[in-house]
Amino acid sequence: MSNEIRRNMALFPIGIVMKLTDLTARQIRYYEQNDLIQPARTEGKQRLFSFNDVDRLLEIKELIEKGLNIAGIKQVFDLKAPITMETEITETSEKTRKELTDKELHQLLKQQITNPGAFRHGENVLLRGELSRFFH
Amino acid sequence: MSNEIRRNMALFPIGIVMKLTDLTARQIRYYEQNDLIQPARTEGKQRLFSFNDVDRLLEIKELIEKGLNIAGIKQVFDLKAPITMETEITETSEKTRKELTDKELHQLLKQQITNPGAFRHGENVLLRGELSRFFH
DNA sequence: TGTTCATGTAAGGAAACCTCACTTGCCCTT
DNA sequence: AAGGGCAAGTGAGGTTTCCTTACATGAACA
Repeated sequence: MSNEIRRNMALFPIGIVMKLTDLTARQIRYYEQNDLIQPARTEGKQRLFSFNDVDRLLEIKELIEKGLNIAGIKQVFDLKAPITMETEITETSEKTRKELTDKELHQLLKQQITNPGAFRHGENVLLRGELSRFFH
Repeated sequence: MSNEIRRNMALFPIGIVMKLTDLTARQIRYYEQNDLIQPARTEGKQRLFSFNDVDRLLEIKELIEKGLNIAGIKQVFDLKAPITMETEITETSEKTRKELTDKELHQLLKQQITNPGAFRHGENVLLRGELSRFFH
């Protein structure tokens, strides 16, 4: 839940994603253009990628290496989606992602932090401490 | 171990860190200037922050809010360091961080990914799959 | 009142990113 | 052999984000 929020936080600029995935900027933009990913944007329209985006790009890369074309990859993702069970929920959270991430997520984080003590030691702390839990 | 690598990966530009911590760029740079953090840099000298850096900035913020000044915060960190046990190891890994992160970490990641199959299903996969494990 | 500390703010420049358009290499098909 | 489509490279021109440096401000305090 807040797990999903974390995975969907828009955090990385394209330069970092290039290094993490070893894809070129051209490729990443091309995949976006073909609807394989939908990274968030800053106000200035620069792309911001989440962990999920990076994960997906790595999947795309593998499939490309296996010789699939864009249409094939799209097909694979369409087939994989239902497997995660309860497609509706997945779709819902995808919507949540697109609407929440860009506008309110950082705000949410801010509130939790700038409201000192209010969430300390609680289940809802997204950063500080939770951050440690980002890594098992 | 590779856990520590992940926590120390230089990933975020200052803009993101501002949102995550609700600190101003001025503050973040000032804390760096006073040696409270040592973010990595891109070749073009732009700051890149790791999870550990963000975590530390949040600690700094808390202490600032409690009324500590820079010297006090420095003191707190000096006192906290030995508690993590085996200071030497901590120092070593700090060195590892500074030297590894900037130069070789992404390279390391690249290799593991561009060498398809070699690390699949192994313990050493840092991304794809491991990425999911970033979140417990 | 003057000093120090933490931060704000402004200027000028550089890095990183953006879109658009054209090109290239490869694989097909005719 | 020619033509077409796909995935990606490359270049131009512009915008956004970040950099350092320097000066300003407000609070605390000697």
